[in-house]
Amino acid sequence: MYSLAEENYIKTIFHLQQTKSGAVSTNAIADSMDTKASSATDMVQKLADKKVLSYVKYKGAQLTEKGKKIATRIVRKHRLWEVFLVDKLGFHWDEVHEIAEQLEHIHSTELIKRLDTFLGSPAFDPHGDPIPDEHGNFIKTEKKLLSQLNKSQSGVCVGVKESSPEYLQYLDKKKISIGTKINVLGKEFFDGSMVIEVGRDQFFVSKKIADNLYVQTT
Amino acid sequence: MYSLAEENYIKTIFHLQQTKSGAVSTNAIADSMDTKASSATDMVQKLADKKVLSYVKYKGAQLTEKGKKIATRIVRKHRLWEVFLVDKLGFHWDEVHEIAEQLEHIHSTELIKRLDTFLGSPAFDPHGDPIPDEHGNFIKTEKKLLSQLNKSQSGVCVGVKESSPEYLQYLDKKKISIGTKINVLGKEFFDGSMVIEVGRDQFFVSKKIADNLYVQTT
DNA sequence: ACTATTTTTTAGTCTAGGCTAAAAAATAAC
DNA sequence: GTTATTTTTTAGCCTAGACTAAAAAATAGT
Repeated sequence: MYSLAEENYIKTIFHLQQTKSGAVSTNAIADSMDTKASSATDMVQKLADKKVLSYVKYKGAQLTEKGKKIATRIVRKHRLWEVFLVDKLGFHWDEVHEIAEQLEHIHSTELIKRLDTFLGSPAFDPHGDPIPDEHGNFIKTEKKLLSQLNKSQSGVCVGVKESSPEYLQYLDKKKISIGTKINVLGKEFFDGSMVIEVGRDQFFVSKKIADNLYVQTT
Repeated sequence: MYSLAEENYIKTIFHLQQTKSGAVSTNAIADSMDTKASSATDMVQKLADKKVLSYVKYKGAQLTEKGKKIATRIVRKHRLWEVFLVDKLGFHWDEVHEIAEQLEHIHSTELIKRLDTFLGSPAFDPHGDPIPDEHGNFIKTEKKLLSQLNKSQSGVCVGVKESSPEYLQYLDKKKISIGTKINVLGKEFFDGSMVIEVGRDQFFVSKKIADNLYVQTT
């Protein structure tokens, strides 16, 4: 059994490994956990003793298979609970992260098995992120900003970068929500603006709009 | 916000106050928490500083109104989660305590509000214990052993004392489960055996049977 | 009422996880 | 290839919460 602090470190390292490949530095860990590098070093050394990760001084840490298994179990719990909060309790998808952050540390394999069944074994969470199965396998998807797509590419909306009420209301008005398919019909290289297709509607979006919408390309 | 340890102390003191009235001793707290009296003393002093309870050296602790409010909120959460685990996830009522013990510490008033609605604002948990409302008010019920009832008294089954598979199977066979109404038709003072009525059936139960069944009298 | 026993508190220590400041290694700059 | 700078680690300290052993208060036995 791992402590709350240990689980949070493992999860953070896992997420950092997903984006930047190779070993992750203690500074990177500390930054993304809002703590100090010295604390991260201590914990990384402790987790290395427990064979959760491999650690080379001054080089960084890398989760072992054991560590990855622990991490995916936490991610699985986090995302299943998010589905519960949104689908069953009616939370909006941008309100659930903090609560899931707590729920992901509840220890009970039976609970997760039953929760998964209760929710219909969902493959994605409300933000469009894939939910690992009980063996830790999950569909690897690429999450980009809409602004990174080019003409005639398409993606499915999976989230927003900065969620102000104004922006969310704009999306609402344009009928864009999680799961909405978006086709890029044209892109202006001068200012990065685009013409996109949503359902049967076609319209213009500024770079600012496109810079704050995450899409998933399969 | 209170730490996990603080919440557990507050909850324990609350439960001890329910049974034995008056101040509760640090030893009683330590016993029921599987810790040492010195640890309990330390924590009680800390909680007294925070005005959660009043504490007189060598005399014991008593929750203040503030403390009681905190305690009932935790109890409310615990019992709502138990209803969730049994009603929605299909756990058996004697498997849920440990999990609820973890879930009761999740912090989010919105979550509890929504969970309550989702469950249909239940008044009792799967063990027959009353669930406090959002203001901390709850129906006070008396939970006794079946063997404590006398002739022509009646109660509703709310739990078992020691739950062996054999005993649970016996109850099953006799169609006794949580919520079943039991009338005591006769009681033999010599050996404590009884004749009881369950539904339309009337039958004999030994003292041993009656000693392990909790009933609630309203 | 005085001693013996039990209960409760205090004093001092330990571990987990943080932190700051200083030292050491790695990297960058000439 | 030295020196300067940045990154990372070490050393030492702090707090929460637990523990043990000793002291102090309360209770019981005569």
